[in-house]
Amino acid sequence: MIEMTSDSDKRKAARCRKNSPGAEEVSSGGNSSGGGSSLKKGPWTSAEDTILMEYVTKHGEGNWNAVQKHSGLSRCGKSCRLRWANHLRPDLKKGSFTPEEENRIIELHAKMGNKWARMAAELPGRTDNEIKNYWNTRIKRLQRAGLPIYPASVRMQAMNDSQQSDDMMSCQNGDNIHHSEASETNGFEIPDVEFKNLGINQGYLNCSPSHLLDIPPSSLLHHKGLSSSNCYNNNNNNNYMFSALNPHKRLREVENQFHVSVASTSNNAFPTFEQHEDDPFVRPLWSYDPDLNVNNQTSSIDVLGSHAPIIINGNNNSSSSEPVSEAMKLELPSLQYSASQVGSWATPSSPLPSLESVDTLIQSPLSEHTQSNCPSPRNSGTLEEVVYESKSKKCSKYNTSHQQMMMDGFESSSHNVVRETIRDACCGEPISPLSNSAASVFVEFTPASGGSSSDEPQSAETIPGKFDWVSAESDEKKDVSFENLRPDALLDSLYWFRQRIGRSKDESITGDFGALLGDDLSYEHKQGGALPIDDSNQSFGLGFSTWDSICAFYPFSKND
DNA sequence: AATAGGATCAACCGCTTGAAC
DNA sequence: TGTTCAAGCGGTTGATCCTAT
Repeated sequence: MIEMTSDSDKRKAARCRKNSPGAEEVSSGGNSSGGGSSLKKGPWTSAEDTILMEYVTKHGEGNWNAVQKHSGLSRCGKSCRLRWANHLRPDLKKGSFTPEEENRIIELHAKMGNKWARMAAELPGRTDNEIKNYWNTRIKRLQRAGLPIYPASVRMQAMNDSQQSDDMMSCQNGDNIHHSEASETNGFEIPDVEFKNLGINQGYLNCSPSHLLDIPPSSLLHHKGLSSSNCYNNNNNNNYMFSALNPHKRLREVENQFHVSVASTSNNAFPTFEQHEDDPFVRPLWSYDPDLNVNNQTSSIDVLGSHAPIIINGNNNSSSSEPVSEAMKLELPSLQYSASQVGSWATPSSPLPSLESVDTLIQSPLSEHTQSNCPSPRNSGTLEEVVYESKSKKCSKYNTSHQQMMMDGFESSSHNVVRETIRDACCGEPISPLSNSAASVFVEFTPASGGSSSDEPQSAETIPGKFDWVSAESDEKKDVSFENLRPDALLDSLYWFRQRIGRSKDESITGDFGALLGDDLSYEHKQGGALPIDDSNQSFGLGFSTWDSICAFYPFSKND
């Protein structure tokens, strides 16, 4: 018989009793599923459980559709299988998850995403349904609390794993590479991808496919000049790594960035390769669809070659992206933004979305445009995809704003180089620990030292490492709302920023906060807006609540 | 004590995969 | 090679429980 070892079982039993006027009523007419026969639906009764258990004990698992016939159960085979697998199997562990199991689930989810069955295989006695339910509730809880889905240790581990994967992948060459195998080896769920028809690219990239594969899409596009001379002759080392990111999304990213590159083409926009050298998350993973419309590709090629300032289709489906989207038949992530949302961010008047709004956006349906212009991972929910999605958001925002910039005829070459550099550092950024916030903060900024155009406002300070807050897209500064950043995100962003500028983690953070926040504030102050910096309270313009939250998250004092 | 809202969990649905034919 | 079917999987739903007010 079934041993009621957990509260949930007891509850379930009670529920079953409640729902079943007669415990022996195995086939009630009330709920019936299709197929013409009256198959019972709803909660299982203990009598049904008994029948099923006896049947399975006698005949073994499998052939579930025969259960109904031979046992008299009015349940479809599917239902029987599920009942057995989730509740009646003798090897099932009852009760709630132990802390060890919980940790394991988090770890596995970081690697596998929503592969509940695979996760269940790693957790003896646990079912996919159990794990799925646990995870979903946990996610909800964390989202409500505004906490990261994955603990820092898992994030770091994932990064390390991914780095190792990159190193491994970067050693590969060849024309047709199946990333899936390699990626599977590190436990990341990457769908099969075949790099076919890479030859198509060779013509205009003037790079071998293997080269192509070693090129981060972001760089490729950014420097499209892609004039052969730029095609990684210079520093064309093997620092570029393969991405463990879903190749589908990479294709989209490439596609997307082709557009960007078109818009941002500048004759002297040199690649800033070093930006990627240590970026574990800037790894190209080129997926090429064999059915891709060559003509469309060619048109992209032409565009690239001509440096023609093609404005990427913003609201319509661009011809170059459409075929890709169709051919790939991609699963689109839920976490993308509508064109209007993206567009609105590009406007100086629009502050960056708060995390709360991001949460909201995550729930938002995709616009067609966004789908076609964004790299699109499967929505499997792996840690990397979480990271990726945040990147794609940044890129989307950048792309849109960049398009706007083109339309505005704003194309200062030197500024462009800087902008490209910054974008590389941000858009193709390795995950700042919480990349979504880190780059959302930094992607907007152009180093003052790089700007030479007289019509560009210069920061009072041009010290390397200090950034003014001139947006790349316009001469206006962004209204970056730090108040809307989670404290941990903000701090992660800061550390990321410090790392980018070569600042040791042990050095004082206050100056960097000043760089990050002070200039912004001083700017706003100039605009008659925000508060001046107040070093005395070490808040740097942050709301006290925000700062206090940071301190709660991180074990250093405000006076650090 | 009543109740509203959130949490939990079991079960279902639709889709995909793979084997058999 | 195409079709059919069983099994598996992941997402979603709905019933119940729990808890705060």
